[in-house]
Amino acid sequence: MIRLFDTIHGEVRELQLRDAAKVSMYVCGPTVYDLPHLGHGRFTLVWDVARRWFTFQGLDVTFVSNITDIDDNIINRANREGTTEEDVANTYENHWWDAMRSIGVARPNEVPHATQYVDGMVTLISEFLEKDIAYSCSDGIYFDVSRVPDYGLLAGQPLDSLRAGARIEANDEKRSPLDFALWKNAKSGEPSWPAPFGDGRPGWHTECVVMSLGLLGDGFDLHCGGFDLKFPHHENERAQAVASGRAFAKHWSHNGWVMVGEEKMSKSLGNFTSLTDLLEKTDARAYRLLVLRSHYRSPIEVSPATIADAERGLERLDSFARRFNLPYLAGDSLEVKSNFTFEGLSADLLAQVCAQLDDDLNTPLAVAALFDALSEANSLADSGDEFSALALASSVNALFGSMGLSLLASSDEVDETSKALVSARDTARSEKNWAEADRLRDELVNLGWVVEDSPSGTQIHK
RNA sequence: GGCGGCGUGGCCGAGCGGUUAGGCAGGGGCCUGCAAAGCCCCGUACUCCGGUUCGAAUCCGGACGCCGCCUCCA
Repeated sequence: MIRLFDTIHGEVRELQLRDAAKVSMYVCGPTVYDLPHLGHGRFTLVWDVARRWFTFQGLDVTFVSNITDIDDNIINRANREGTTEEDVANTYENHWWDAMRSIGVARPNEVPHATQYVDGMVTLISEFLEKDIAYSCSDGIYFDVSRVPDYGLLAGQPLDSLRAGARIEANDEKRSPLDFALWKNAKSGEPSWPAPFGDGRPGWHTECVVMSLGLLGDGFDLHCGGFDLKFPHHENERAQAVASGRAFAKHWSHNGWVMVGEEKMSKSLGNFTSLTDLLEKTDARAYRLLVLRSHYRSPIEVSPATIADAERGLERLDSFARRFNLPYLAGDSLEVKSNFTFEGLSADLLAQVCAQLDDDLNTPLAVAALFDALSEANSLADSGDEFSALALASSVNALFGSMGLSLLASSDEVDETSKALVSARDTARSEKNWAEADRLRDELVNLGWVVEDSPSGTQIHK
């Protein structure tokens, strides 16, 4: 039984699956007009972990995440750079997938692009116009939120109080300041699509409803995204589904944001760091470990200090992998490995991790249990019980792998020169020629190796 | 103004009424020719003020501080 915090009910509750053996989940993806930033990294990591965990549990997961490839920001950038919207979208979508590959986020089963679903959006908007749920203004078609009785469910506030807080805007044609654009009328120099109610392009909120329902069907299981998407984006998606009489997501889950200093990292504050920058100087697995070590609903601070902290934790894990020569598991592949088996895993450890991850994806506790098991495996090995130690170590490796974190024993080819130095040093040590042994170690260190002694002789790694 | 969240040891970060979170850093010890890795031990924390309780970091009330959403944002 998987339990997750549900935004609408404001509590952790059991994930009720439409089909007992399957999970259908939709995660709002990026608008591709700039490099992916740390916030994108966090939400993709969080939901990647959830997906991998569901898969590990034997559930058949359909994971859909969109690409918004038409939007004001894309148009602005294209104009600024004298290129086309398509070019901008393609360029940044490529950057997106590069970054996803780097942080080991598995590719969704489906990646709908907004521009491919315009027909469906036009149909939906026509339906709303006929029912007077939508109305026309001079700049586009708007959705009348008063037609949805429980509007405000995700915001956690009733319509009236939302209206009271709404900012004054220039468009006084709207029936309510909360009404949102379903369709923006064509302007010269902007891409547009034909529609019976006037050529134009879709509004952001319309895209996701059409794509999620289109690919996952009515009453799909889980809709996820960052906290800041609750309102208005998710509220408005839901409003449209409700207004069209269709059952929407049964469960809503939102991840916490990334903090920079004391503030949320956001576009309006301009304080975002690109994932690309981070990955240039950091082992991507450190970011995953950092994400796993805090709860997905809490804000996390991503700074050079917290990243460095995670990197040192990772060194310990890799050192563990080296000691037991553990295989590299989940990896950078965009496939979700579902071929882990429970067979051979330490039953105690498995039970602990299951209990923790099934309870609102409590990765910090799962990670703590794995670090405990790591110490235990080391102790067993120190005491000479290699067999038990290796079994436990393999379990630790598999369970980190189930969360998409791969321990890395070694990736370094040892060149002939270094091999000779290692062997010379072992000879010197066997002759108790410490001065020579130390000199050879220094030489290896100068070549960039970390040198460690083991019962079987000198071991080196980068 | 409305709504939501947070305040934990040097740092990060769990915790949902009583029992060791965990990581990183630091100190001591074991092991080791030395170093590294590993193992063991150690800090004994919970913003403040009241209250409930045999017992509160954990529940209730209040104060202070911080953050977010209500506008594009993951």
